[in-house]
Amino acid sequence: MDVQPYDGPLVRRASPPSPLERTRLWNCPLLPHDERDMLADAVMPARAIAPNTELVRENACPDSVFLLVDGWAYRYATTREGGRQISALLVPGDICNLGSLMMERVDYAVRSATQATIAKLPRIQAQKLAAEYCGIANAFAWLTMYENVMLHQHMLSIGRRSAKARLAHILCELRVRLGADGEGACSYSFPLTQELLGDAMGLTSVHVNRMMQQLRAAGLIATADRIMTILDLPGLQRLAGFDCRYLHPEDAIAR
Amino acid sequence: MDVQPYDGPLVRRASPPSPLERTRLWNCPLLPHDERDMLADAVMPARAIAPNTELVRENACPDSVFLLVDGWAYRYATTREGGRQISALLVPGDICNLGSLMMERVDYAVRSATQATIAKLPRIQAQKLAAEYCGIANAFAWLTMYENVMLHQHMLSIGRRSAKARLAHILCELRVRLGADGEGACSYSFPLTQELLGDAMGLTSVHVNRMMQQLRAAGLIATADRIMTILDLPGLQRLAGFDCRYLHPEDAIAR
DNA sequence: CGAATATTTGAGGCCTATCAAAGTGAGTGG
DNA sequence: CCACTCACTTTGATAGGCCTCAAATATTCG
Repeated sequence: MDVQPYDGPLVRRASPPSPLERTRLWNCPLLPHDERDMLADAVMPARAIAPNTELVRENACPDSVFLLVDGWAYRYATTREGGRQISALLVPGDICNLGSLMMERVDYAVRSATQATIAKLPRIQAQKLAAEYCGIANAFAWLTMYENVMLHQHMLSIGRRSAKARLAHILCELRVRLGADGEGACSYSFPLTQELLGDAMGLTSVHVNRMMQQLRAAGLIATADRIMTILDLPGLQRLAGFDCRYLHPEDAIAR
Repeated sequence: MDVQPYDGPLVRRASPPSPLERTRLWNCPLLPHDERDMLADAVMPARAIAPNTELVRENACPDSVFLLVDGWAYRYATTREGGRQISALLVPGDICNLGSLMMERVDYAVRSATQATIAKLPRIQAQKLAAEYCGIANAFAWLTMYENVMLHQHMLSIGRRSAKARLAHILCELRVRLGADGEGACSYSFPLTQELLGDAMGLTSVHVNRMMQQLRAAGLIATADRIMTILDLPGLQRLAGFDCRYLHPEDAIAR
């Protein structure tokens, strides 16, 4: 993930940059800059997290919202029989448990997939700010609606796409979310195990492995050293039925 | 659906009651009564809708949010190949397209399943109110988070539950959402076709039919005249792995 | 009553799961 | 630097859940 050079007006805080800047929230058009900065001030300093640590337990009542500054994580729920469904893969800039902002109990858990760095936004403070500043409250609503869009698409994949298309779709999505743009071949860091991928797509790891081999054999992707490279983006997108528009709600904010 | 007798303080509007009263929004603890009433005033009178009419087209830009006052509807998305995934079944009191409040384009469609009555909340007005009154903005955020919870659970079903458990789960959920409470046997109006059910659960209608027969054969449910009756609620819930807590975020609002 | 829609039944096959084991690679400690 | 372990990937064989296609039956509605 490259950080875009900052060429806007100078912000009032000098250093270090708030973890909030890495977040979609930072660019929410509904959030005036002064309110944004107040929110940024409420964010605690980021700290490092080991891989595979549980940030939020299922049915727990976390007193903070976690911002994923670096590394990968995922949100999941489990059935009583032990089946695990990952509802969202989280990459740098994502918010782990937005629901904790207003729900006492969240019905999902959050876990780091890699070493990660996390910043906390204490719930009480966020709520206070949202109660006083409409821009902040609207920004939270907007962020949650964005998450809903992602959940819709994810559900469409799980419910109605073949395993191969599902895999292709998630790879296309991650390319965009990680900012690995470019028309031709492109690659991005990809630290997920095939078991995690399977849990994200409602498949077994064995089947993920086989589908991945098919994508490789078709010359669509290549993997090496935890790097995913997309060799044939149009082909992969065609196979996936991928339409990137759902990932760009910023372009489409209703005013 | 029975309407609960109203025994709270008198509202200032005399008649008719606002469609908003049927909505979860009405009881949102974050929404002060005066702001709530302003929102209610912005709602247009309800009007009747024929079955199977498209309220929101996929990728469209509706200028209103639709409140489902009566009847059933559903939200869905389609793959390029024509597969349809219903992401949410909508019953009286639900909001059809909350995302339209802030997203110019929504990536799903909404369609009525039965004859329905719908009230419109013009987007512009809702946005103006949300920009001025924090309670309203927070209420929208809260509603969206509630939808988020529902989507998570639905995805868990589709991804990780067997067809039979999926069906059982959705029947348990609808019982609660329709207010068909009671410990023992209970029944509720159930106008959905098996094809719709299949699209909601990522199954074919044929398989829904077969699973439904198994539930009937096991003495768990009975159907007649578009009425669903649950004969053995504990048994159905056990089969489904159903835990109703996710449906009651009101009890668990973070303050 | 007739047409359209929805449910039910049957046969056959594919996609994905399951179970098990071998291969690979990274990290650890001697 | 080399065994050793652990986690992950890969491979194979088999089974089963769910789909597909097709047709018969039941139900709704004009």
